[in-house]
This record gives sequence, C-alpha cells and structure tokens, in this order.
Amino acid sequence: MKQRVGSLLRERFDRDVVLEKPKDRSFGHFSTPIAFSLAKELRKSPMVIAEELSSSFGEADMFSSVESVQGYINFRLSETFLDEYASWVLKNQDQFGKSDKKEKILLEFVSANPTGPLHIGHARGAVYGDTLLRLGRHLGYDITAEYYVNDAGNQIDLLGLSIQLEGRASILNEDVEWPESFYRGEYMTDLTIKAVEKFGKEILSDESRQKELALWAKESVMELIVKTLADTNIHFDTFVNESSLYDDWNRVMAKMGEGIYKKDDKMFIASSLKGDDADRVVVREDGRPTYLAGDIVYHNQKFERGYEHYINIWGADHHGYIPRVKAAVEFLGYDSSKLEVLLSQMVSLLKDGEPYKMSKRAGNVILMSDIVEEIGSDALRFIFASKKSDTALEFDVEEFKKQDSSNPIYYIQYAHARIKTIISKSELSIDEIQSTPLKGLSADADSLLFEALLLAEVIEDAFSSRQVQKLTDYLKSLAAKLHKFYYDCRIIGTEDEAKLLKVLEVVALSLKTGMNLLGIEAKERMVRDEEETV
RNA sequence: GCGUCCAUAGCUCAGCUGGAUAGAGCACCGGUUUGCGGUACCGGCGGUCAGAGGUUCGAAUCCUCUUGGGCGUACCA
Repeated sequence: MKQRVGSLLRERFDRDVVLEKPKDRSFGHFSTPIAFSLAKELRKSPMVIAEELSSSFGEADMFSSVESVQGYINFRLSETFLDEYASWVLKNQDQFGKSDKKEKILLEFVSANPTGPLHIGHARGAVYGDTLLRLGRHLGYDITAEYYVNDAGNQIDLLGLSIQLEGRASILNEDVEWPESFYRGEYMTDLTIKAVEKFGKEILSDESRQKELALWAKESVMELIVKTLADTNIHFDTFVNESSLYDDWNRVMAKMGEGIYKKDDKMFIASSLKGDDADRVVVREDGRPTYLAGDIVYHNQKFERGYEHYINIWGADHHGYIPRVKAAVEFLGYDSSKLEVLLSQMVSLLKDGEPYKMSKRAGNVILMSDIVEEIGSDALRFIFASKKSDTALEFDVEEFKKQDSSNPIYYIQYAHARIKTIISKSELSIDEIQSTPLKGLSADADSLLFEALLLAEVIEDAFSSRQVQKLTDYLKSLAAKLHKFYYDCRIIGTEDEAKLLKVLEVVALSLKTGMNLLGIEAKERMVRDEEETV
C-alpha cells in the first residue's frame, strides 16, 4: 500500500519521497513534507509549493483527495482502492503481508552451552530470533534456523566432573573437595541420578570415564533445551556440533593464510590487522583450542555452505567477539559484511525489589521452563518481543507472574475474540460480508480499516530494521482502535452491518496474522482462567 | 583507560530514513452508551526528551563534548 503510493510519487517527482503517517488521521492516510525540502532549490515558500503540487494531482484513482496544509501534502486513499485491497486480503488470507523476497539466510540463535537448562536471558534471544525467523519467512526469505552446540572444550570436561562430584557427595556420601567452579542446580541432581541408573555407581569414581559421562549428559541436557524451546513454539532446522568441526582443522587453518601465526608455541589470529584491539590466542601451548577456534571453523563451514546473508544472535556479553569473528571471516576470504551480529541485551531480574543475580554455575537461576510454566508461552513471547532487543531490560519476577489484564497479550487476544464473537452473532454469511463493497464508510471505520491494512508495511519494517517490537506496538495500537470503535459504534442490526463486519474481518485477520508471526495463538474466544474462588 | 549499548512521565517502555500539539501501559483520581463480552471505553494528574554546544526553515531523532549507568576489554564459555 505504502509502496504503491511511494512509487507513484517517486515517478511523479523523480526523487525519493518521505511518506509518513499524519499526526491526525483527519488529515488523510499519508502525508509528505516534501515541499519543505524543495523550498530552498525552488526559492518559493513551502506553502506555495505544496499547493501547486497537490492541485496537480487531479484525477488519480488511488486517491480521493490530495490537499496541502501548511506545507504538508496530505493524501487520502480512495474507497475503491481500500476496498479492493481489503477484498483481496480476505480472499487470500494466508497471503496477507507476504512479499517475494528470495534471499537465502542462515540465522543462528540461542546456541546456549549444553551444560545446563536455558535461563531467562536465553529466552530473550530465543524469542527474538524465532520472531525474526517467522517475519522473514513470511516475507519469502529462505531462512535456516540453526543452533550451534558448544560440545567441546572445558565446559564439557567440567560437566562430567560435576556429575561425578555431585554423585560422590550425595549418593556415595563422600566428603568431596569442590573446585572453584562447577555446575550445580536441580538439573544436576536429576542428571546424576539418571547417570547412576544407566551406568551404575562405579562411574562416579572412575576418572577415566569422565568423558563418556559428559557426552551422555550433554545429550540429555540438549533434550531438555529442545523441549523447553518447543514449549515456546521454537524449532530449529539444524544443529551443528562444535566437536564435529575439528576434522577440518588443518584445512581451515591453511585457508586462514597470513591471518594465523605461531608464537611462543601458541597459535594466534592476527585480528588486530582487521580492527580488533589485539591478536587472540586460538590454540594454547598444550594444543587445546580456545573458544574462538571453534567459531573460526564454524564460520568457515557456514560460508562454505553458501548463504547470501548470515545473522547471529548473541548475548550482549559476547559483543567483544564481533571483531574477532569478523576478522576470521575476512582471513578466510569471505565478505564479513554478509555476517550480521545482533545482540540480545541482558535481562536483569528483580524479585520483590531485590536484585536477582543470574549465574549458571551458582545454580541460582530463573529457568526459562519455569517462567513458561507459570505465565505461559504467549505472555513470555510477547513480553520479550515487545522490548527492543539491544536495550537492557529489567523487570520484577513477581510482576511478570501476574496474569491480569495489565498484560497486553490479553488485550489483543480479546480484541480478536470480540470480532469473532460478533461475526458469529450476525445473521449475515461470510460471503455476504466479504462481497459487500465498502462505500460511504464513516471516518472512524475508514481509519480502522486503513490501520488494519498497514500490517504488510509493519512486517516489512519490523524485519528489515530487526526491530520486532514494531509489530507488538502495532498490534497493541490496532487492538486499542478496535476496542474504541466497538464501544462507539453499534454494528449488528444497523444498515451498515455488512460493511462494518467486513472491516472487522480485516482487523481480525490482521491481528491473527500478527499474533501468529509472534508465535502466539489468536484465540477465538476468551475463557476466563479459573480463579481461586474465595 | 579503551570499546560498546544506553539515559524520554512516579514505574516499565515506545517514538530516532530529522517534520504538524512528545506517546502507550501501569500506578493515582474521576466518569461511561437505556446496544453487539465492562477482560472494554472516556477524562484528569504527570515531561527543562540526562546536561551543554553545533548542523538545519525545523532536532527526542544527526554531530561533538560533559555527566551518570550496563556489558565487554581472558590462553572462560
């Protein structure tokens, strides 16, 4: 819609035209301040220019009016145009807001270590990534959702050791010496019990079997992670294990060419040549690779698989890694601008006003699965999707647990359910409603319809700017308009019933499409939760 | 120190390809259609957009500096 208006104006004026939403809908559907920017070169006042330009439009079927007001040019779309679009959308519901993008994108997100369950911080990145995935696919992009499993290195050794220690302490009742860092928490107790069931108690005291134990535990933790994600409607296409990448090690190092060098028996990446603060160790003296080594082989593998664009979603605490990985990509001979790293900022929690420090090793974490269980996947997804991902977010767990109408998800779902209810109450058939021409709509109905049709623009904007909160904001505002309209305007039994229901159909479709893109269920009927009746 | 993200209403946050009077929710106060779900709607209260310069016809939005915070600055992941 906006694209069509935009391209029409571009042809007309032979330049890009800024199109915006007028502050007040009574001005029209779109407006442009172009007269202000033309004022200087034409040496005329903006008012005069706007006046001339607007009167030059005359008869264009897209617009019912083009007016100049104080230098702005305001466009009002014709009812014919809006009706055609509305009718098309209702006939082709699953096409609403789709586009014909083709690019192949590899989207990597979550990638939490397989050493423990997902916590609330992971949940944010997971929701952000999955929402982008849904938006992108809707627009036609060919996106692969990938999870990188760090199943090599220290943390895996530590996982095996932690289970042994836990078992020796709690099952064999030995006095054990705890190292400085180790994994603990409820899941470790469960894992240890399961490990003993599977392997017998002997494995707890046999240091040589630590690796075996760790690899088994890793699989078990991954199952847990996958289940938690699935409970939030998040699914991955591919999982890449870090451990599987090292067969390629020598070839990749050779490919790095001058980007890699040996010094003091260690291997370094010359990342300082590519804008990093310093060169980084890739292989230690004892031959063990560092964390960065995995990322180098992994990114090489990604680029060899051949996508047009790569998106990584990382926790913001990893932002220092961006220059290193980009440097590696360049040394490998690829265009690092194809790699886009998006950061998901920290989530800090309060509990009853007190800071709640998250630390996986301490075992004192808020688990994603617990929150999903408490407030449901829909609310969790909505809350994270509605906050800019690169801004730190703080909230009180207690408040997060509330399940009343202060949660905007209920507000939006109620709007959708209200429409479905009223349509079921009407005696008109769906066909009668959808085939009614939209003529002579009130200003409010016209405005509501227009707003609902804007979904397509919102989806495109939200994805291309990677700002998924634009969609939640839009849905909140559309729901608010619906509720207000519903309150102000009687529908059933009026002579406008068919037209108005058609408008509401479009609103419902827009809300439903938007919610589905957020991975949220659009309810047909709201059922009040069983409250504890006192 | 350096890098990076940020600072908008009492609280949580939108708005930032520069544009018409800076928005929403929560909280607080007061109201609501002889009608379709009151899980709704309306009004009030509340802002030197951290501060200072600059660019511009026009700045919350762009640039510089200052202040105050989060995160990073590992041969940890």
